[in-house]
Amino acid sequence: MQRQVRTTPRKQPRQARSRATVDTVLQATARVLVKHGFDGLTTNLVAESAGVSIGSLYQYFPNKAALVGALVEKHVEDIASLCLSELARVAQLPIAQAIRRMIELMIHAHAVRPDLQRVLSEQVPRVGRMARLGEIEALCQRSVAELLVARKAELAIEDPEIAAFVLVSAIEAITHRAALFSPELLRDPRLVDETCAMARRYLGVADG
Amino acid sequence: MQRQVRTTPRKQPRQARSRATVDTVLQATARVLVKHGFDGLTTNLVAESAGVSIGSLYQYFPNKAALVGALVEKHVEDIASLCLSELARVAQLPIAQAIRRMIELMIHAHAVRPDLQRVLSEQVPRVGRMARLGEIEALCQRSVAELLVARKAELAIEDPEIAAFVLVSAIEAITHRAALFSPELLRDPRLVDETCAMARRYLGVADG
Amino acid sequence: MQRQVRTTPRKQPRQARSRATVDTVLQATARVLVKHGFDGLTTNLVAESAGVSIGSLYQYFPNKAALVGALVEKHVEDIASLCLSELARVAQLPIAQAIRRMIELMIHAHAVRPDLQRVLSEQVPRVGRMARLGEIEALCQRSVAELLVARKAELAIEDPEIAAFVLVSAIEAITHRAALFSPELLRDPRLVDETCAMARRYLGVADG
Amino acid sequence: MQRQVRTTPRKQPRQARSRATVDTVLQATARVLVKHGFDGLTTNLVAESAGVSIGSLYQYFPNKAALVGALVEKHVEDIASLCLSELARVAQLPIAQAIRRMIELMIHAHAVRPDLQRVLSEQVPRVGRMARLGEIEALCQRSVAELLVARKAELAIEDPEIAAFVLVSAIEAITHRAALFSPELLRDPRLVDETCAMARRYLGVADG
DNA sequence: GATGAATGAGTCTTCATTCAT
DNA sequence: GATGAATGAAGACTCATTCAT
Repeated sequence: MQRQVRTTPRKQPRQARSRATVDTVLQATARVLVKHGFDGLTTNLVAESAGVSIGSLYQYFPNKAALVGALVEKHVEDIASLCLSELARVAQLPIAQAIRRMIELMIHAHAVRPDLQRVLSEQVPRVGRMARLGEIEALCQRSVAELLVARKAELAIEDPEIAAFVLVSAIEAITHRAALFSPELLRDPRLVDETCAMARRYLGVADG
Repeated sequence: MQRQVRTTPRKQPRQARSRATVDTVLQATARVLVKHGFDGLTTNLVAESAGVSIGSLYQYFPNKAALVGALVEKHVEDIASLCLSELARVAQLPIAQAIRRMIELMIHAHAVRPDLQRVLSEQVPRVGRMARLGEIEALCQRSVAELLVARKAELAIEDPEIAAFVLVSAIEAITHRAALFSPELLRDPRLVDETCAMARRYLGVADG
Repeated sequence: MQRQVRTTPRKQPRQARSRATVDTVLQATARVLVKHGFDGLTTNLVAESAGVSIGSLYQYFPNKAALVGALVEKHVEDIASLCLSELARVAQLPIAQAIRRMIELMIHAHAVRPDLQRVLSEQVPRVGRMARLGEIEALCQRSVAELLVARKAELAIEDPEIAAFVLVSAIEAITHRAALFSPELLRDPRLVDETCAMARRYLGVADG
Repeated sequence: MQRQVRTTPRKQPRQARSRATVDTVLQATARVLVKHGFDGLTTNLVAESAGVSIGSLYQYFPNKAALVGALVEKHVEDIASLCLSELARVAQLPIAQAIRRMIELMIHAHAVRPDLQRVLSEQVPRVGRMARLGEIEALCQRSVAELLVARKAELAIEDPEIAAFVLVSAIEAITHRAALFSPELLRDPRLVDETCAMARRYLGVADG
């Protein structure tokens, strides 16, 4: 596919100043990405937009892919850890409530900066972070599957593995497509309600 | 975002010879896209892979965007017309059967050339001609919504509009993610079964 | 300077039809030159504008330089022969009248299609016709010098050679620059009057 | 005619190093222009001839037109300021002397770098930045006209505007054509003498 | 560490010209 | 002779990346 090069950050910033620079650069990357798209993003533009010399940028990111990659990774991991921790937190709740909490989390998470969301999710494949993304999604799916297994007695499904796949896919897609095609839907309570209804009915859970 | 340029084909091939060239070039475009990804696609590479001079390529496609655009258009319209015609064909069937037919169609459609499918939907920027992808999706969703409205009496949903959004998103994501992360799932009958179950239960339709 | 290639027409058209094609093409060349400038002129554009296939164009002109060259040459030679014959015709007139006749000729000749005039005269050097142009101008200057020599007794000049140079240069520049910078001047009788005054006084000839 | 693009320099060189680069590049542009003509000038050739990478060239000149434009501008402004300042300086002199000073200036100015002079005035299309040539000429003509108006009492002309046009055109053409067709004439005192005679007699001024 | 000038491989694209039909 | 599809050398220009200061 693409000739792969190292896309991991070159070194960990030790000092506060360095960490600040990295942040500034990542924010500029996000800004440029939203404004100019992936193809319009140049390292020089990012550096300029960050108010940092191009040399400094390369001090922290070995190449363009690493730059965008770091942004993607951060974003994806933020959301994933959000999901995983919430998943742990709702494990003991009545299932209908657990479902609602998870779906609300997903949708609200995507309601923040939907423009960035969008450009990021569209460009992941191009910066070669699919593998990492797959791992993270697998992790989430795994956790959901475990939860389904644990509560199998209460559910009307046969194969928790595939059910988890279906659920995670559906919920993720609903949030993504909403962010992509009609961001205002993200704030419409009916979207949450309908998504919950879908999940509940699929799992054979009574309305909580 | 990006400054738009004409992306429509440059001239219609008149002679048989030139129609063949256009075809060859489009096939090469698909091949290169799959092999090198969108960012690795160069017009020279496509021309070479097509066994055609770069000049000939530009005789018919005014620029790179038009080249990929033509491929996208063809592909997207193939799938869309498949969906829309099947949608029309199943409109009178018992709902459970209609659902199964549509889901099977989607999944099987994605089982054909999943590699091209993937690179097209993931890497090609949604710009210019490629924005049609979104339009087409909207069209499909619209048709589904109409079908839901027409059969509302049989269904347990309140808002057909949002229900259509939920369904289309979910089904599309399930097929995409399957093609992406576990292609073998596409041939696993359980995937179809579970997806149908999800849709049926969500709509409150008895198993057909 | 420029790698020179043959710029003479490839063959003389034998049949009327061929001659017509050549004419059509030359007219199209003029049209394109005026509309798009020399840098915007392409052989394909000329062919299209002439309603002739590119292949046919190359039947008569071996390359682009020959194409524009033919136009330039024709134009220059038309004017030169106009001048030379008029020069012969006015040789016996009172000098003041002869001067006026020549100047009127030059100015009126340039009032026809000043746009073409302009683009042509600007592009001569770029199609490598300077040598030929020089010859032609030398011929005119030569004739003027002879006339000055023949009537030296009536004139207040010492060196007819240099006087011819001065006169020819001045008159030519006045017409060219008028065509170039203020074409409306070409129709202003004061321009003729003043130019005649200049020539007469320079030569020490009383107003006729 | 031609679609205009920005032809102003891209960025101001800050460090001494870059100012040197700009200079080197401009000198190379002149060299290439003289050696290969306008149509043979390529940005790569200029960069190579300057011993600078093509990237550096584009760091300072956004495109080919800007490159040549900068050279033209510099050259044209040099000559214009020369003319205008001399014009101011001779304004109070006896007219015959003023005329001689101006004509000598013109002729000597053209004797410096006649090769560059020539290629610039003959081959560089009068487009964009190059149109300034025309403006500058208009400016000179304007100044001459003012001078003629101021001293009208001493002169035998009726319309100073047109007289200025006639004079400027004639003098310019004499120098140009001399440089073009017989450079040795530029050093022949008779050329200056005859040109002065022409101007003096035309204006009705006694020999100074 | 920071800076930003310099680099040059790599792209897109044009257009004069050829030649099979 | 005419046609126009095909050719490909050539050229403008970009931008990730390096490195001297």
